[in-house]
Amino acid sequence: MAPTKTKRKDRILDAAEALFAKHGFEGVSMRKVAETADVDLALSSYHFGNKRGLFDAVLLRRAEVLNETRLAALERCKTEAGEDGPTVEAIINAFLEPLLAHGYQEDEGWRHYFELVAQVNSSFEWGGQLMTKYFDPLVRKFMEALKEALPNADPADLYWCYHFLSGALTLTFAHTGRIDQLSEGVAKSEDMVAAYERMVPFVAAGFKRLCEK
Amino acid sequence: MAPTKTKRKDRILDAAEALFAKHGFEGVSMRKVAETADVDLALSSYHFGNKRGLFDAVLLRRAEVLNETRLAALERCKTEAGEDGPTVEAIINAFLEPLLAHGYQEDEGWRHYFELVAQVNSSFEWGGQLMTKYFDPLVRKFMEALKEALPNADPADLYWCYHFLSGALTLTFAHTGRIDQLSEGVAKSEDMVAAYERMVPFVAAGFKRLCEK
DNA sequence: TAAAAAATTCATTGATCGTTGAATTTTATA
DNA sequence: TATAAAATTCAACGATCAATGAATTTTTTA
Repeated sequence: MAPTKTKRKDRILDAAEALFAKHGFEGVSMRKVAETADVDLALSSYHFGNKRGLFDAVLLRRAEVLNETRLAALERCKTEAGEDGPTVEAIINAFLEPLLAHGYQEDEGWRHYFELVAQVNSSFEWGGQLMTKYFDPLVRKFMEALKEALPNADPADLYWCYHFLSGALTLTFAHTGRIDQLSEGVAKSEDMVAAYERMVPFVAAGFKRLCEK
Repeated sequence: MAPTKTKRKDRILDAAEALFAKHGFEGVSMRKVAETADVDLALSSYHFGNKRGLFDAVLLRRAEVLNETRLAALERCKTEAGEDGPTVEAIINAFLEPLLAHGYQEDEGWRHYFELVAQVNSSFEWGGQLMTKYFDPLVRKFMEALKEALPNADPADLYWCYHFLSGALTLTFAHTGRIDQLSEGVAKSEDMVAAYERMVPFVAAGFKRLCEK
């Protein structure tokens, strides 16, 4: 039997996910992936075609799950709201809470995935194309809900507000340890609950300031 | 004389800055830097020791200028304020406005530098250490001013708010084109004035929501 | 202008890179 | 169980990588 029980294809994805998250696409070699996954070098190319195919497969695997979870959260917050529809806070919460649900538990796979997405999102080379590909259909649904909650908003304002949200979210899940050093331990980058509880009101206040009235 | 009038050392820094911004540290070869700068391969190692030394030199060069400009903006907003000290908006503005002053003009060197910083800030490998090294002494001065403007704030709240600001700022200056695609042209990632005018009130509203009262 | 120092070039080292064709083993099919 | 298909391994290709010691040119110093 194989070195461990899990399937080799999944082990490759897990290893690549962790390595890409820490070192980026160019900073990881196919050899290092194979070694970490305890698998022959040629196997990654066999399953995913080439290095870029492996990268895409890593991003796609959890994007599908995350998009479903987020969509369910949006639908639920809509049904729970009254006839006036959900508040800005409720919509932002539906966007962020699924991340916490996945990232809070000790599943380090999700943690690596979020670190990778954070890096991709801020990357000139990948940011525009890949984030659009994997997340924009869902984000557009959230934008629609926000437009209804903020009926007088200028569309450009709404998009910029979402962009700021995306940036704040991204950096928070990058887990760079920056806030730990800056705050000398007062704020901990590992404490996703603390981040989540503050991000929702912070972002909601920003949306309202720019898009209300 | 050399291929162009500018000094070779500066040409190397300019080329490395542009390339690192687009492709990251691992995505750039010393050979590509030399070729772009129109310089012999060995010259970069001679001037900067090794690839990592070149990377640090690129980051340091403009960090020193930016820190001075930001510090001056902070001092100015303090003197312009009355005895109660500057408002949250004024402090945030002093933090952001210098970026616009540098990035707005057609100096593509600064644009590349900001793209690079954005990538570094969200990188697990570099984010914690490098951002701390180059920016924390200055950021601490801004945090002090914010503490005075929000005297009842819990320190942890303040640090998280700054973290969200840092993320929003970072993504905006990464110029990934994401917002252009999501908004179908309604918002343009190149329009730094539009971003700046919205980021100040957005962030200030977030700070107040969490740290006031 | 002569000597010293700095800057630049040249040529090469050994290591690592992604990819691939062919051979082998394991699994699924009939 | 025989056969086809999928999965995995092996060995190697050519390309590119960062770094460096030695030689040469340019600039500075005295």
